[in-house]
Amino acid sequence: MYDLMRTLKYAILGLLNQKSMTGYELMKQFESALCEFWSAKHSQIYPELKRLVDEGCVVYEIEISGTVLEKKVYRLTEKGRQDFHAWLSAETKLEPTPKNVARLKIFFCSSLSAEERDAFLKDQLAQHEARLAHLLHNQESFSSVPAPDTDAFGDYLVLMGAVMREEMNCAWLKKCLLLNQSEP
Amino acid sequence: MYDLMRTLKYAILGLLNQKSMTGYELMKQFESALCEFWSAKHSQIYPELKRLVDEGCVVYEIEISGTVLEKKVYRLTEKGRQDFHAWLSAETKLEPTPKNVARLKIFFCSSLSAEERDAFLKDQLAQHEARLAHLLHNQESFSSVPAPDTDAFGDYLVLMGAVMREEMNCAWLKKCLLLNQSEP
DNA sequence: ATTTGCATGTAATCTGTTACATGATTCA
DNA sequence: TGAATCATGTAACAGATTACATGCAAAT
Repeated sequence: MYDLMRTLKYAILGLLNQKSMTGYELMKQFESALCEFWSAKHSQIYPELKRLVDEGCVVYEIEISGTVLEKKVYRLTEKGRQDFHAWLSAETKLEPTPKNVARLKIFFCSSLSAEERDAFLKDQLAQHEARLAHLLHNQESFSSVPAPDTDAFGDYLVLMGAVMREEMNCAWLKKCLLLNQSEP
Repeated sequence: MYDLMRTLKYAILGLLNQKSMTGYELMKQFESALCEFWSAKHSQIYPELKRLVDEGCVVYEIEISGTVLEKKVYRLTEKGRQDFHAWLSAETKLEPTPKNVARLKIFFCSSLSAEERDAFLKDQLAQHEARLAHLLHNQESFSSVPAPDTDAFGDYLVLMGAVMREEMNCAWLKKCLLLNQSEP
């Protein structure tokens, strides 16, 4: 039988476990807090929320914004909380392949001229350095390490992970550039 | 209009640019040489090869293995070579999200007890250490850095990248463990 | 008034996995 | 002779993106 991951389900349940919110606010969370390790567009979120209602994992109440605009504020049910904790506690095997187009190009880079290779690697490095700078800027908002039993702890750990990932990417690309230049 | 990536197309063209081979051999390449940054099952490869024939990017000749078994040996056409080089030379923007279930769980880890968090992080660390050991073993097969104009150069760079990625993952998880233990 | 953001949805399409299906070859 | 590997395909389904579609609210 199929072994469905349903990761979007658990991402949504986890966010709603932190705080009840609308589909739109969930979308904003994916764009900000989760953007370094997960993503989801509203066109995927809204149907999933409908499904989670059918499954009894979430319920919603309608709130009126302004005079007529209806917002659906979703919150976890007990079943939703249980499903989330079961997922969080389950064994987590390493995933096979973090697909990466840039690395695929580097794998094939011997088909480029030395100059093209150099330009490509420098461009990649510049992009990763820009992202790193952005992440370091975000990190400044943490004056100290949050307590492990607060939502901010997870935030802090994944931001630290993202910073280290980009530092590694920059270091790797610099090594690639050196190896390319050592044989002219 | 749609901006199709067609990355599988270019991965296949790139491999066939190195050497003509069958769909089965392509599958083996995805499992070995490319496994740290791309993957494809045979059920995706065979239909894509058919499509590439229709597009005029590849042609095949039938070889007989044993007495009756027919193998289709694919090779690049001039159009295939051009398409591949155009892709390789095109601008490469950073991809938005390398999705990662383990990081998603760590983001939500404040919902676990300190002991559960510790066990989870240690398990992840062990898995990444095992993968790192495996990669370091592979790295031993390179006695020196290959020349940048040989296929082996790309091999070497991506293997180096995979090693650095796993070293980073291990270092990150160790930091997470320390931060979890510092507040009991 | 107009633009930006808030808010919710569906349709079409693309990408990828699992399962279904078949048969030959090679090695122990 | 039986198991592992070679070899090729299709069908069903899952996961995710782009495009289509609509309308209110808030700020400038």
